[in-house]
Amino acid sequence: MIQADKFMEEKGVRPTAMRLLVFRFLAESKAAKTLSDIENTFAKADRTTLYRTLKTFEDKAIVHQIDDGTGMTKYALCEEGCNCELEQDLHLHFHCNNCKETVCLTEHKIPYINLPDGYVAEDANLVLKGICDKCSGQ
Amino acid sequence: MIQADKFMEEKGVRPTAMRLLVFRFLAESKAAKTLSDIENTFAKADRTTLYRTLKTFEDKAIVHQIDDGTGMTKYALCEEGCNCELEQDLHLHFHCNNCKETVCLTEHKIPYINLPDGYVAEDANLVLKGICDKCSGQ
DNA sequence: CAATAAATGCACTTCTGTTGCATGGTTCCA
DNA sequence: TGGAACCATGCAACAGAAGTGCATTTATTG
Repeated sequence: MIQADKFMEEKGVRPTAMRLLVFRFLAESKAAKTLSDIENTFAKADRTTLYRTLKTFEDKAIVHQIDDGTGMTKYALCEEGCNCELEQDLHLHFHCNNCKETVCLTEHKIPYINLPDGYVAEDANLVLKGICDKCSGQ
Repeated sequence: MIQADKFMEEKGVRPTAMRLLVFRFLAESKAAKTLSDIENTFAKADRTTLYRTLKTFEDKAIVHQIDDGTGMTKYALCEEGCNCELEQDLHLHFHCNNCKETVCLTEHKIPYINLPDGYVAEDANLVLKGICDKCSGQ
């Protein structure tokens, strides 16, 4: 486990108490979390603060947003060397219909798609839905 | 162009004036439309009616929903023989970052993805983002 | 220590999606 | 044909998430 406060300073984010809590919470949870998830975990914290904390993290490439189709934006820590903005780093996400959790499948990149003439792809989002390893009992 | 009212009756939907308008609007527009789009097009119509019209269409497999990551649900007519609920019919969607329109690439199916052990895919959503054929000037 | 900048907390707004309920129009059968 | 039952429509209101403005507290720096 890396030193959270040092890591954040390297990324150009002041490691306040609240930010460290949010960072550690995301680091310990394998699945992506919504703003509400975090809000419920730290009941004393204000939603706006958490909202802006996540936004700051996103700007500094500490977390990335995930749109898994549930209608709620989720956040997950960027893996080491994750370049969310680069097309070659577009990993896919898996949403479990059973436990409702969404995880990054960092090793699984989105395959190249052959588009019709005139279409230029710059970005992609692929969400697979089904049963995750925990819920399939394997 | 098919007979809209006959088509709707075959699908088990009463072809009211409003429904025909919405159907024709979707049929004439190549891109997927949001509820707000339709609301603005038919200013006299009530939002709830349009909402339920789209829901009815969806239930009867006349339209399918698209989540292109813009945060607003979009709707597009199902192609002939489109079985939105079946995995083998999962076509992908393209969202243009320039004109902001989203289109179905019906011919382009989502490729098979090799998942880690224990993961079982039941559904998938793939949205490519970039520049569409109209905007790339080709 | 003072001045400045950043982070936090509260209130409020906006937007999309959604539901309840009353009303108006169709269909269908006695 | 009359009316009961059903369906579609319209109005109002609500819920949840996202986002903004502003005042206050906390941290940083000269």
